[in-house]
Amino acid sequence: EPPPRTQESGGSLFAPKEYVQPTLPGCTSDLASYQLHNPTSSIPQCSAEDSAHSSQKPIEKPLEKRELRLMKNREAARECRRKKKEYIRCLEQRVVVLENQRKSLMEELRALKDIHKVE
DNA sequence: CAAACAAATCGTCACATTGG
DNA sequence: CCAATGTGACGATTTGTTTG
Repeated sequence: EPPPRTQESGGSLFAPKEYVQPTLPGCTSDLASYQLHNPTSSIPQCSAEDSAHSSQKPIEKPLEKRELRLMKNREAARECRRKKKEYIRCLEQRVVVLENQRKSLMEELRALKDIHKVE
């Protein structure tokens, strides 16, 4: 029997609260905005049986319930990973933007210093 | 080429977080 | 509360890369 796994104690890996400044096009600091744009993307999945005999209700309990949970969790995990990837992509994009910003500010600073020198 | 290794992806579990 | 949902960790599987 495997030892019980413990959850990481800290807050969620993504969307740290502190310091989210420059808004990149298509990238928001808001985690919610990483949501899929079409919420209708929920795949009907294998609904072969529920239309076949929807007359039964309490009978489809123990196994069906578990399968449903597993299916939903599978989907949730996919979505979670997708969001995480997107979040990282945006962070990387932000790095590029900030790096460029830094370069041009350095450039500007250098120019201003030069002006001061000749005076 | 295939075998070996590394990286990416996936499903599941356990726990955390959220919404009713 | 607690049921539903989100997410980190883990192991298994798949996919890509290197090496003899």
